[in-house]
Amino acid sequence: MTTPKLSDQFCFAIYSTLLAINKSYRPLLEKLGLTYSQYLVMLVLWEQNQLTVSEIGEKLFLDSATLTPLLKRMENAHLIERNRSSKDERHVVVALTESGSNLRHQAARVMDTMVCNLDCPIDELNVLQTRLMQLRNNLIKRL
Amino acid sequence: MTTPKLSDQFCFAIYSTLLAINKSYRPLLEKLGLTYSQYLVMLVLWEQNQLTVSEIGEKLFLDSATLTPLLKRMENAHLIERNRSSKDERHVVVALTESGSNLRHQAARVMDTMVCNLDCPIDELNVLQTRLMQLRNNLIKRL
DNA sequence: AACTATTAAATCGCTTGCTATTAAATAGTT
DNA sequence: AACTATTTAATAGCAAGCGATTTAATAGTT
Repeated sequence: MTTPKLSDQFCFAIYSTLLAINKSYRPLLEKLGLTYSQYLVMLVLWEQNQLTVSEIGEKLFLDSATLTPLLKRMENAHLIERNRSSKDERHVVVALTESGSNLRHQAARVMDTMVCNLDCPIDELNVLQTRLMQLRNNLIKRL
Repeated sequence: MTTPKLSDQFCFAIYSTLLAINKSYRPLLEKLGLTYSQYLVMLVLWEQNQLTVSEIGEKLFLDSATLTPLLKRMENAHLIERNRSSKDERHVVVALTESGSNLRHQAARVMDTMVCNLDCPIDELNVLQTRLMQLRNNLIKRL
């Protein structure tokens, strides 16, 4: 009866693309012992070591309910350390371990492979990325 | 040391946009007693009733490990019925119930709200959608 | 007919992500 | 100083999503 509305098709395009992205990343990251979410945390920490849980959450749009168990798994895997801040004991500071820091070199190959798998000119990816971030911010504004 | 690569930023843009989409859909769909994934199943069934689990899976890029428990929850909520096909007992045919079918009218309002929340010209959404589907297909091709 | 291969769905064990709530520490106020 | 409000993590309980495996039905082969 009703024609499927564009928003649904658009949102589904994002949904299904992310499923494919995850499937594409999985075998690459498995070799590093990382999931995609954990990889995102590593990217953040490689850029700036020593961040609190909520600072990581702001960058990744996740909250402690998601991050705490995820970070504990990463701690168990000796990728990071978690320590209460002495200045403010409410904060937990997350820091890379030696091996977590070293993993950075192997990660470069993952990025290259993904660029290859996406098979899309960099310029276009740039444009898409900008548009997506705009949409993301629009949605967040209205929450 | 290494500069953060574009592909990661691009994939993260998709990832974080989907998080926002889910957060935006949640309160709207809650009123209909649906999650976003369940809503996608409903969209598929509203378009064509009576599909097997694997047919739904092909359309949504999901497999039975994800769909079976999801469909069971929808069955418990009396949105759908699941029945083994008599022609081939390996197939489970999923069909809308009366109330599942009727939910379609309320869903129209959800779509309108999402279009509003995205706050983006239709043309641009169209372009984005096409590009995303291309990328998705590229990734799937290389799996 | 019997045996093997394939197919469809379900199941197991795991990680992610969410809402709602709780616990503990700090900030702000009277 | 005592009391309240706010902030930060952590926790509980739930729904997805996935890889790997299992079960049952059908197809194909000898």
